[in-house]
Amino acid sequence: MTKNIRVRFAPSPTGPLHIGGVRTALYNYLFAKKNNGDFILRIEDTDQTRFVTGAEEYIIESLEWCGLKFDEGVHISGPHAPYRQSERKELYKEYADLLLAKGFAYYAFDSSEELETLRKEYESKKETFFYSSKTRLNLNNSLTISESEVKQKLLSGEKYVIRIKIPENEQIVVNDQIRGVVTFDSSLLDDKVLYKSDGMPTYHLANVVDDHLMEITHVIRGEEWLPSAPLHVLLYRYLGWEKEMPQFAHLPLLLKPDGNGKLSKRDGDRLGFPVFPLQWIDPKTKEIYSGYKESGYFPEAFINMLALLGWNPGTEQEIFNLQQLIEAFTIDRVGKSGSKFDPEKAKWFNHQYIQKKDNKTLAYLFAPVLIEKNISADIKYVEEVCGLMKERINFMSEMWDKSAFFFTAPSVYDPKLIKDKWKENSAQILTLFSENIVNLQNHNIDSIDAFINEFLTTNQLGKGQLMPLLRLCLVGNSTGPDITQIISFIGKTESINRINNCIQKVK
RNA sequence: GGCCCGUUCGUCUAGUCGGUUAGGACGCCAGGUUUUCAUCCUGGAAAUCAGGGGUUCGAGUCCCCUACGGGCUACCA
Repeated sequence: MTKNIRVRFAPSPTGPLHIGGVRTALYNYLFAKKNNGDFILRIEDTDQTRFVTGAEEYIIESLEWCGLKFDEGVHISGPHAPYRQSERKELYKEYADLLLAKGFAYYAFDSSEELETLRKEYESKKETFFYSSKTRLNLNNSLTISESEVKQKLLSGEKYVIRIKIPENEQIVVNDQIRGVVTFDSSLLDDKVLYKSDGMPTYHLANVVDDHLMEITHVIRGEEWLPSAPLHVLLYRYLGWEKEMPQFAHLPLLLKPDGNGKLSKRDGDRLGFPVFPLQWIDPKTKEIYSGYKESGYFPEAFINMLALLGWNPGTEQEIFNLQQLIEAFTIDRVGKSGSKFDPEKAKWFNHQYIQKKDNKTLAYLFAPVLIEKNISADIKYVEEVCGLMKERINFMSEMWDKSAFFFTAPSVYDPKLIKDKWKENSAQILTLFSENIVNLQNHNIDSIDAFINEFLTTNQLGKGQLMPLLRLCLVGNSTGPDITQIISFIGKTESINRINNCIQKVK
């Protein structure tokens, strides 16, 4: 019997989650659900100095909006609670002590200032300072001072950190699900701090301890963690957990659309697209960063777009709902190289999803806008308008601009359209038309069609002589659905009014 | 600087066992349909597979080197 698959998404609450983070969460989720496993939200808040108010709530709300449901986590608890590392604080010391006892770690008493000075010194010699096997014996730690001195320092409450004792000349192998075997030379690793002087573990210790305790089977995280993966492997080994060590998968990064480099929070508004799922207002600076939700993206479209950024199904299918993504997803189809985010394609995805929505749903989304504009309209009418207009928009926010003429007469007339289509006899044709349409009995499309054809024949006119003019009168510009369609929607009385109005204004 | 990862049309990518006219999608352009816009349909431009060496009858696919890009290099995650 194989172990139940368990994955975690483990952000630190240092700010809003950007789309790279959402994608990491998404891949974790898809992998878990594909394998009937659990998806866990753990908050990595071991650095109190970087805590940002509202960030945790933001993360939870964002993933909820995306439709990614957790099985366990800070917000819903679970068998391994608590899920916030600051609340698990006591737990980590025990493991740090265990490493100490086994001789895989040591106390270090060097102050940050002292280390900083050393770093500067090395830098001036064009070298890099490392706390490692090469330097540790010249520094202030439990390897260089006597046991009794160490005891005394600890007793007197002197600040200390606990560092891992990285072995010399060992090849550490990380077997990555995406990149294959990656080998590191331990001599190039430094003696990373595992336990900080403030009594908190660092990420390295905490994530290994928690992943083990929470029985995580697969660690799927960003590529920025690959360099510290050998350290984590070592920790599993030293803690005696190597046999149950999770599988690693390091995801490629999301790159900014212009130039190179990892996508950052400022790129979005700089380039005119959101980098955050939800709008974020910086609690300190009050700066506003736009979100996908507020920009009118459907969560399904957003998720679909994100899923295909770095992963592909190997088929030509591009439109996937969450369930289909779950079914299609496999880690081995995740690419190795970073992807640039393409705002244009993101729009296209949203367009696709608008087409799939039924008119009722769209009308429901559109209704608040109409209320705001003081328009009262029958809901059935709004539904039909939405049905007619949806193929012309990418976002619901465009609906009003493109369909206002269904609810209110145009107030401006496109000068270019007038210039191109308004002729000597235009007013005359329109007047004649409006006089005739009074007799129209039926507002269905066929009747209107028949009426128009008859009108054109009896007056020996071509379509081109009438239709563009009608469009000018009824819409105000050269966009929108079929004229017949529009007349049937707004009715003959309104059409006549608009025609007369237009003649007055244009001639 | 050191270590690690990466590199196929502008962008996302297919290509997993070496033999393809290197395929698709977005975007772009042209044509068709329509009274207009959008949709839709058809077609087009667009990758010397980063470059150079090998191995091989044959390399986008395997090996090496170089270049470029990125990540990491904190008592941050």
